[in-house]
Order: sequence, then structure tokens, then C-alpha cells
Amino acid sequence: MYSIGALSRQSGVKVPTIRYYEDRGLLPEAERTAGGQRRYNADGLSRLRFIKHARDLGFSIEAITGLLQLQEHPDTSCQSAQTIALDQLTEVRLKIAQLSALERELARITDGCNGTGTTKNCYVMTSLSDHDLCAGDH
Amino acid sequence: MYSIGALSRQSGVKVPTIRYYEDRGLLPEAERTAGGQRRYNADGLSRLRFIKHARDLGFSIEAITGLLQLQEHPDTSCQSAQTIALDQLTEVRLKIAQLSALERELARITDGCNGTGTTKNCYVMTSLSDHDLCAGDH
DNA sequence: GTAATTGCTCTAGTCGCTAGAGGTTCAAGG
DNA sequence: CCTTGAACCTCTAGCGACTAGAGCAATTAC
Repeated sequence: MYSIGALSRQSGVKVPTIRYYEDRGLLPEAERTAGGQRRYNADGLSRLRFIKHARDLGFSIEAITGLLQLQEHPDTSCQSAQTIALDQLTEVRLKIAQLSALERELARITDGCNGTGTTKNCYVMTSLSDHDLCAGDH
Repeated sequence: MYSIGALSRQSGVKVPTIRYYEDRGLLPEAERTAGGQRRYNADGLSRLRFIKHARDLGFSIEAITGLLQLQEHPDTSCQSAQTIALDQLTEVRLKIAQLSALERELARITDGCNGTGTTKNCYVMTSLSDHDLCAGDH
């Protein structure tokens, strides 16, 4: 049996975050000692590791809730799980595309300024003032 | 003179967001009609457009506050402006790198699942359970 | 003159935590 | 057995950048 602190060390998830996950329903309500402290077993640890890994991959709490529900029905089709993961992949790719557009624009803007002029004529400042100076759309 | 709604239409910034920006000090306190409604002039519009453009490029409210302060001193060196923009560029590039790592991992995980099996043996699910199955770090 | 639209302030909610206050329980050492 | 100190408990509030809604006032168009 692990205390919440031990679970935290084993999983790399901070103590308040574990309580938060319980509160949000990702973790079942933990067993308690007579004094009211949470105690966990190996199942709790592996579930928490699953959650952490999914969070690290950018899944939302809601998506993880869905995945965990699937996990509790091991004999159903895994198509739903794949769908959730593919949705997440799509979102990540979209974000990368958006950020790449920003990167190009920021690089262009900062390149246009050598840092030696005054704010009034600064290419960074005028670019921000006038969207028409932008190359792509963002 | 624009009403807040007209300013919103001209700038593409929602009405409550404009009020929020005023509250946060990005926009000066607007002039008011006798009845207490906000009125804006062309200056207000261009300032708001500056803010929107910067937000679209991912600058934080704090960074924008800095840029706006620079804008009010047009004869000072533009190096500070360039620094703020370069910091933002660095952050964007970092985020892209992180997301790219996630993308690779998600693609690998979803590729390993053809959607025909059951949750129990699903590569998506086992990958999430066991971090050791991961290729890179994330 | 009246009705529809737009405006006002204020509070609370979003997401995924994080920080702190103020109090209780546990485990180890004497 | 008793004390000490670390770890635990609950609860509330805060982060960033908005967004939503209630309940009411002003403006505008006909």
C-alpha cells in the first residue's frame, strides 16, 4: 500500500495533482486509513501512470476519461481508442501548422530589424501595427 | 467616434475582450458618452489592431504591455522590441519542437493499431499503459 | 413614441493545475 | 509509551486570457 506521497514519487505526478485527478473522476476514490489518509495499491499506480502518459502526450482530461472507460471494457472494439488517439494526432498537427506560420512570420519580422534604429522606425513595431505587411496569414 | 461594437467589428476583437483589455491596462480608459458608453477614435482602433496582431502572433498580455510602452517612446532604441520578439520566436520554436515529438509518438502509436482488435490488446492502450514502449522522449 | 439593439457592470466559469492556510495523522526514535 | 516532525487532510483562491450570463440602462431607427 502506497501513501499519496509514495504514489507521487513512483509516478512523477505531484500530490495535489493526484487529488485533483480523483476529484475529476480520473482516479476512483481512494481507500482510506482509519485516520482518513489515502492508500493506493499497484492498480492505482498503473492507472495513474496511464493518465500521466496520456497527459504528457497532450490528451485532455476529457479524452483520458474516455480512454479509461474503454480500458474498463477490455473486450470491446478498440476502434474508439484509435479514434480518440487519431483526433489527438490531428489536433497536434493542426497546432504545429499554426505555430509554424507564426514562426515564419516572427522570423521575418525580427529579421527586418537589426536592433540599431529607434522604436519609431522599428520593423518589429510597424509590422505589428500594420497587418498588411505580413507575408502569410496567421 | 466608434462605439465599442463598431470597434469590435473594425478590429475583429470581441466586445467583452475589448473591455478586458481596458481592464488589464492594454487600452487606456475610454472616453464616455453622457450616458456612460465607451467611444473610440482612430487611435484607439490602431492600438487595438496592434494588440490583436500581437496576440495572434502569440505574444502574452505582459509582452504586449512592454511593446506598447516602447511604442510610447518612439525615439528610444528598438533593441528592446527586437528582444521581446526574439524571445517569442524562441518560445514558438520550442513549442513546435515539443509538439513534433508528440506527433511522432502519436503517429507511431496509432499506426500500431488497425482498429480491428479489442481494447485489451489495443496498441494504443498498451502504449499508454507502458511508457517503456515509447520510442523518443516526451 | 416605442421597440429593438446595443451598451453597461458584475459575477462566475473555462482548463489543468498550483499555492497557501490551518489543522490532523502517521512513523520513527528515545 | 511518548514525543517529534514529516507527511497528510480539506478548503479556498489564483494563474492566463478570455467567455457567458444576469439584470439593467442607453442609444438608434422607424
